[in-house]
Amino acid sequence: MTIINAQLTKFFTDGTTPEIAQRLLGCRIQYETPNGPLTGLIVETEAYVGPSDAAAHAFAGRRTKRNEALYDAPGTIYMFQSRQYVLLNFITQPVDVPEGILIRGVEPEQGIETMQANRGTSGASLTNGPGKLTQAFGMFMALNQTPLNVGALSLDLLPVRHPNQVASSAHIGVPNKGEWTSAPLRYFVASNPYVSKITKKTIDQAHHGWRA
DNA sequence: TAAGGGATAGGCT
DNA sequence: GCCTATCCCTTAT
Repeated sequence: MTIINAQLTKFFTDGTTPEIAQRLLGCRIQYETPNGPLTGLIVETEAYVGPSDAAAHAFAGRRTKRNEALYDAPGTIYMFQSRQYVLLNFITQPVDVPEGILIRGVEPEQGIETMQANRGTSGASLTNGPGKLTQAFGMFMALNQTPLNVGALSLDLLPVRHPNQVASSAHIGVPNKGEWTSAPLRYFVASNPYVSKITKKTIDQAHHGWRA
C-alpha cells in the first residue's frame, strides 16, 4: 500500500461519518479531463450512516449490484444514477461497513468555462446541487467503485479554506423515512452561494462564508 | 422568491 | 408497476 493510500484510509476512517462529512468542507476535488483539470472546493455534504439509517441505500443491510461500492474500502468512489443525473459519494469506514458521504455542492475554481459549456448555464446553478456538479465536471458512472487519488478524480486531504461557520440540516429530497428524514446529517458552509437551496439574502458575497 | 408539478431513467418488488 | 439521495419551468406572491 502506498503512503497516499494510507493517508486516504486514515482520512475516511478517523471518526464518525458525520465528523468526516464536516471535515470535507473546504477540501479541493480535482478532475482530469481532455480539456485540462477542473477543480472546486466542497461546500455541502450529507452523511449516510449504514444499515440503521432508513434514508441510506444500505438500510437494513441491503446489498445489490448498484450499491456494492458502499461495502468497499474507505476512499472508494460511489456513483449512482438518480433520474437522468449521476451523484458523487465517498465511502467511509472499513470494508463491509456501508457508510458514505454524498457531495451536494462545490465552489468552482479552475475550468469554469468548461463547466459552463457542460451545464449550459453560469453562476451558482453551475454546481449548487449533487446532479449539477457532476454534470459540470463531466463525471460519469465509470468512476463507480474506483479509488480516489489514483485515477482522474482526486481529493486534497487538507482543507484549502476554512468555513466561518458549519451549518447543518436534514437531508434534502429524502421524505417518508421517519426520524431519519429529519436527522441533521447535512453539513454546509454557511452563506456560501454554491450551497443548494440557499436563500439569496443569506449569501456572503464578499467571502462566500470562508474564514479570512 | 417560494411552492408545485412534470420530465425522465433505472433499480427493485 | 412503483419508488426514488434531481432538476427545471411555471405560477403566484
